Amino acid sequence: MSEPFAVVADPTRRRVLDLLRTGPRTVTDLVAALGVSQPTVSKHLRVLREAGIVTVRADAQRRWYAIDPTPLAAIDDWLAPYRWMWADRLDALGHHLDRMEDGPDE
Amino acid sequence: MSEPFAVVADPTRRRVLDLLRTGPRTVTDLVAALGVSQPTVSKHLRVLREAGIVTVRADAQRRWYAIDPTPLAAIDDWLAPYRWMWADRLDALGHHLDRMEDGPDE
DNA sequence: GACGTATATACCTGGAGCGGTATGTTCGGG
DNA sequence: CCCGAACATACCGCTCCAGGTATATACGTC
Repeated sequence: MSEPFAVVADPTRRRVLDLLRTGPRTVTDLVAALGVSQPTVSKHLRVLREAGIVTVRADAQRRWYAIDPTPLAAIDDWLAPYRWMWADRLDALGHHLDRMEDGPDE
Repeated sequence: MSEPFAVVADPTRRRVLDLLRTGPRTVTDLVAALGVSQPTVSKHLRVLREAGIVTVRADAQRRWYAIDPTPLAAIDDWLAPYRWMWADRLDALGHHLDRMEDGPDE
């Protein structure tokens, strides 16, 4: 289970997760949606699976992949201390806009 | 300004940002804190700078690096749709614990 | 049991990136 | 004006990784 950061750093894997957000999908389905080769998709799914971000359910030959967002919380946790920083910036912007509304060209 | 995801994927760069969170620092300071070579730190700072995540202020030979967390919002934005997913899981856990408290062995 | 479907794995290749050493550049101090 | 401190850049070597093609494996169907 490698670093969630490195796993999500890849754009294709983010696209996979975005697709899975609407519900479980098979590999063939993902291949069609992504426009890359089937082995490439399988390897990305392997990485996601070993990171614990997706789970598999076997159904005959088909494998239904689904999201388990739990490991993504690690990213969120790391991001947390920074969130209030740009929140403050947005607050400052908001106050600035408030002042603008009070009198843009005073 | 490359992808914030790829920039933050590197552990050393995350350590740099964590160090800068307490306030601006010079390159030499970061080198001592990180335990890697000075050129390596300079290159990481370059990546962070080109991504817009840090800013520099020149002071004679010294360069004071500071955080600009704005680009990190992109990561937060991507993460947003997933956040409620594990929040739901936590809610479910909470409700489960509530039921446990009501009567664990009812 | 032969065949097609669905998926995984093995192997290869090109490119990107991190780390280091060596060197340039800028600036202040004596 | 020379020297050292602070930082950036050039270059190199190594590893990792994403993508592909070829192939193995499992399963349902007929």
